[in-house]
Amino acid sequence: MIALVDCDSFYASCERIFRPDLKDKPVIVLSNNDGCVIARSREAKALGISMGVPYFKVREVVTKNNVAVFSSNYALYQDISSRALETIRNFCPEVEPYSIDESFLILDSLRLRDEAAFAKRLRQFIKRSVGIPVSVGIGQTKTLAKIATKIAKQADEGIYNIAAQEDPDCILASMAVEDIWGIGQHQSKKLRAVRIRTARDLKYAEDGWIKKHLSVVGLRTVYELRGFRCFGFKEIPDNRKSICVSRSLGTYLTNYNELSQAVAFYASLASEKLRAQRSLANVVTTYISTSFHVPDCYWGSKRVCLATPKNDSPSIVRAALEGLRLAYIEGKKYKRVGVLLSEISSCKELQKGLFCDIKQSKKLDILMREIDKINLEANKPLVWLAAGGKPESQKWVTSASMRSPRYTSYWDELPTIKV
DNA sequence: TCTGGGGTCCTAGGACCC
DNA sequence: TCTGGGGTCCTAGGACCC
Repeated sequence: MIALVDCDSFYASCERIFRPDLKDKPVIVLSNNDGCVIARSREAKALGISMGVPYFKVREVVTKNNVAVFSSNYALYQDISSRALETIRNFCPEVEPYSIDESFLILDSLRLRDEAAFAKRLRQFIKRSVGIPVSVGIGQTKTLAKIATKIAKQADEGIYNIAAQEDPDCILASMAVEDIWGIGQHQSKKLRAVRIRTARDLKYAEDGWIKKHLSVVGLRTVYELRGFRCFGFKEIPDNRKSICVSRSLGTYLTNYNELSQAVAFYASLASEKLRAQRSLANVVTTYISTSFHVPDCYWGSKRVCLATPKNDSPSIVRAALEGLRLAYIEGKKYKRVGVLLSEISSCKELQKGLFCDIKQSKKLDILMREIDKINLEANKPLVWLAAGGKPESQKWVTSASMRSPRYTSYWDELPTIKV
């Protein structure tokens, strides 16, 4: 059996840990640049604030109902996520972290007599030790566990085992086809056109038709609904095959020099992520675009291949700036920039190029490692490339005016407690 | 005025080869 | 009028996820 542990309104719940006064109050968390709503507490959902809605569209509802608003605080959420995962691992040896707020557990080896009782204990323990509420869904496959979790979220006890039901088909019949994991807007439209409207309909759909219209991906979902495991299980996630750092800019940029600072800054962040997973990239792609929400949006991207795979900031930044030079068109008001690293390989697999200066590259390696160490220990960039500009001149940095303190990862942001 | 960010996998189609 | 067949590799784009 597979269980899915899913944190309830994760980001909002993280904010509540340190703000107990917000218990039972509406809370929302905004995306980067305070653009969209990306997390809502149950109370905020009840006010009709939908997922992904631009903040400015709900400002009135927010003010009227005294909704607590937070800019996103990823340092905090990541830390809470790690604590929750650690707790889960104490309960079950086979755990696959799926996203920042979800983990799959294989329960088979635990030989449980009562899976629901196990889920209940786990749920209570996470709430007590980490401070966040979770829901647990149980089923024979990941897809069924996902469905069970959706039902668990509605249930008071926050637990649901679809495999323990007398008539699971009856449950599937109550689940709309677009609510199934892996069936998005596009596919559900196709399915509805041929009267496949519920998870039950999909379970008994004809294999040939599904393969033809939804590809093997859709067919796997159908098999999972039938109880056959088609999606693998990974306890240790693979290294990323691509690494992307992209941002909406806090302000419009037309000036090439300012734009190049932003590109250099984000390219440098991307190379840091690359080094963190001990990898090298062969291709650097730079993206720039004007606002998506005005007519004649310009979107330019250029790929630059490196002579040999690299992960040091100077090389990555240099390539990203070369991409920018090729993608840049004068006179446009740019609102987004991004740097994508691809064709990623492990440091171990590096083949030295014919003209590669090994001594020089080793020196650079040590330098990068030291810089990363300093920045990691300080938990903020203390050392960075001049090409990224000085912090005080980075007017393009995204705004996060309502960010809560990073309680668990910055000593100087711990609240003062008067005794 | 203000509209997120970071991933994965699959397919179709073109280029190229023998 | 009829214009091979089968394979690989690469890329762009679509669809999906949280």
